Amino acid sequence: MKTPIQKRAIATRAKLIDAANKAIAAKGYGALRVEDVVQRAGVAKGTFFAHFRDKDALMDIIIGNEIDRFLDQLDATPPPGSVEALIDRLTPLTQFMTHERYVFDVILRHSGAAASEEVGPIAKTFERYIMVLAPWLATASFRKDVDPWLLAEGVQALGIQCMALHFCAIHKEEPMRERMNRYFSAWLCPSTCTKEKTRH
Amino acid sequence: MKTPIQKRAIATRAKLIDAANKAIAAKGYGALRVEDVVQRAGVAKGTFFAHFRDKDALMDIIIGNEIDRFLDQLDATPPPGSVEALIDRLTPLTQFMTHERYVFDVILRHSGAAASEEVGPIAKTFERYIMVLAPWLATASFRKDVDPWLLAEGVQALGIQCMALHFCAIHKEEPMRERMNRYFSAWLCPSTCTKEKTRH
DNA sequence: TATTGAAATTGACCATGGTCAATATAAAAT
DNA sequence: ATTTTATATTGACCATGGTCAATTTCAATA
Repeated sequence: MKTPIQKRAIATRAKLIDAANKAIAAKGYGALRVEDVVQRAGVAKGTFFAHFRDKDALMDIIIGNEIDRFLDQLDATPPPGSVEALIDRLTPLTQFMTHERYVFDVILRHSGAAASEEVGPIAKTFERYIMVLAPWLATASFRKDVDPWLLAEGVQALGIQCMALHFCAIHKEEPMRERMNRYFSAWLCPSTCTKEKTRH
Repeated sequence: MKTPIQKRAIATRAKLIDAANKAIAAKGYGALRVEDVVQRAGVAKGTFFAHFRDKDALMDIIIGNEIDRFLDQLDATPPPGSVEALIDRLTPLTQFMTHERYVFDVILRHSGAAASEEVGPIAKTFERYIMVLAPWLATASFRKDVDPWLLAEGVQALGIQCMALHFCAIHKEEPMRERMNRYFSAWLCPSTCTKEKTRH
């Protein structure tokens, strides 16, 4: 249901989301089963799919919510004065996004766009992320030759790459923090970074 | 079977991959069904999973193969002298990666790493991609203040972001080519890019 | 060539996401 | 109150990926 009209539908939807959150708290995101959710909520399976297009749509909502909470934190924070400080600010969100492989996959799948044409919750948080970062990056210590929006988009893209490599057997040895530092420094402060062999 | 010893096992594996390729040719990647593959190959379903951990592992192999073909092309090409030329070189691969949403998702899922600890075919092509691009980016027209390897990794990350946005309802209006140009120019030629408002 | 142990294959079976015609409930109209 | 219409819910059913004990085939060896 896109627009629940009756009160009971709203209540059912809330029950389902609540049940899902509890199931996740108990067993993690990847282990979530629709069957478990509907049982906890005390409704039939069909009801679930009357409220959410599919399981992924529920994950989109729940994870999107979670990311929004992190963005609320960031929003209430003064701009970082350095790449290091920027990484510090982003760390909680980064850790959430990588704390479970399944979560990272869901986020990636929804980051660009929802499966359909409409923009889902996670995609919206990616927009919001840009809007939070852009003003930060308009700050003195970062490069001024390109639009802060573009800078923010770059931080997003490079950050995701860092997280992806974090799951990778080949690249696991380098701590994510260092990798982010390399990437972000090169992206945000091109003039000040010195040439150094970074591997091999 | 990681290491098929008997000849028939090798033949069976080949039959399966061949059948899968035919099924894909007929209906596309996203519509591939294991049932269809084993029927075409004339084997039981269990045999499929004796040869591949899961359906995703098969897709990893087949899509990895395809990407490798594009990399072969790139390998036989002289370094691009400009961002525009770079984008031109990458276009066929970019188009393949985005020609089906499902394909892009599979690639993303395997790009960082295989689900397990071992490095899968697609992950290997991402390594190879870096090795092809790095020498290109060591060329005169691109920035020299950072390691070409890092430059290549950045092109990869930013390129993927462009593709992800290509699927996104919000960003669809801007052609991928232009977006890549913005990203790559800022990344590869920081000194020469002029500040310009790029949106809003 | 008969025996035997490992490799390969089989297919019935399971787990889980998702569908839909039928039914029940709420709210509006008479 | 009764009827009517739209909304919400139900649960049997389906589609598809994946498992595994049993069976067959291969090839090495006596």
